[in-house]
Amino acid sequence: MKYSNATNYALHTMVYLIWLPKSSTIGVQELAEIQKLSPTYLSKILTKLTKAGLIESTPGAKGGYKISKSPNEISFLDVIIAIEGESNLFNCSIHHNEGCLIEEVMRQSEENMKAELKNRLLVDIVKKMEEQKQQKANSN
Amino acid sequence: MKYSNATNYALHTMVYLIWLPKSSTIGVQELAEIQKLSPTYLSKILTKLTKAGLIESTPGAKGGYKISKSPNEISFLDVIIAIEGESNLFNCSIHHNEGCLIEEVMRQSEENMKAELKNRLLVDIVKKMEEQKQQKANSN
DNA sequence: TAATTAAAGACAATAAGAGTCTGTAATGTC
DNA sequence: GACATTACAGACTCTTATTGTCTTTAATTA
Ligand code: SF4
Ligand code: SF4
Repeated sequence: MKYSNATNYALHTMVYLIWLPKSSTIGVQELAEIQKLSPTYLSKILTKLTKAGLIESTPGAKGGYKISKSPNEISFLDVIIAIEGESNLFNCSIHHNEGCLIEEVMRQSEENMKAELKNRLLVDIVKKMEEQKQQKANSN
Repeated sequence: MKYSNATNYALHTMVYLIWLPKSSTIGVQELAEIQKLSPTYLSKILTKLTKAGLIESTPGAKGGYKISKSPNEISFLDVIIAIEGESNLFNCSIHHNEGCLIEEVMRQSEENMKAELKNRLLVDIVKKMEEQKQQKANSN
């Protein structure tokens, strides 16, 4: 059981997009260069993020991607659900019992993870990165 | 990202083994019958549980499996790690940064899930199942 | 109109999971 | 000791999901 690589790429891309000046857009080829991966593959990931409403895309010349909603509303969980989907981690399709005790534990533990992911905003990562950069600059 | 079916089978098997009278052993063919799956496949899962030290196996006639340590020491997390391994859910092999902020969030959220899984004991599931059975019997 | 860019979908390659089969080693029974 | 029983190991196949590429289409700007 692992997160897909796509989730990793998506998180990095989202952090980068939030870090960008709000009005500017950026194309997939440039984003792919930064992360050193194929533009066509990244394109699929970006399409998922677009459909989830996390970013906006404009086709055509001078088009590209940018953050859609306010960065204060975008959590880690939003990105992960956009990529991984929202089905449960534990598969109970075998013989579903009402109020099964095993399922309850698995579901609860998953909720604990998701609660943390929902609390953490991507924009806080960007802010902290800026702070680190600032401190480094000051210490010179 | 999903738990493997093997984890589901392992949890059910462990609950059953804990529910059994402590001294008795049970063979893989019988366990497989209960869960309606192939004995050879279940055997692989049981071997993993054995190597993790959760159950004991004795080969030969009248052999089989039984719980090894005290049920009070067996958590959901123990079973899950025995099957899924203990590597992290989030894959940072791409370009590992020291003290990366993204990784920290992913790691922390995973810890939250595992903390819950570590707190929950399989034996409590068995106890609650017995209670439910008791209540049902009383209401008749 | 022409250039640019995202989106869609078909397709191939890879990896992981699920499951089967066969043979071997250990243990108890006679 | 011979035999039946059982766990264990490993090779093997099948299926599924992920990863990634390629081609075509649609929208937008200049
Ligand atoms: S955990 Fe419970 S609900 Fe899920 S497959 Fe097992 S018995 Fe059914
Ligand atoms: S999350 Fe951080 S450590 Fe992990 S791959 Fe990205 S930059 Fe590297």
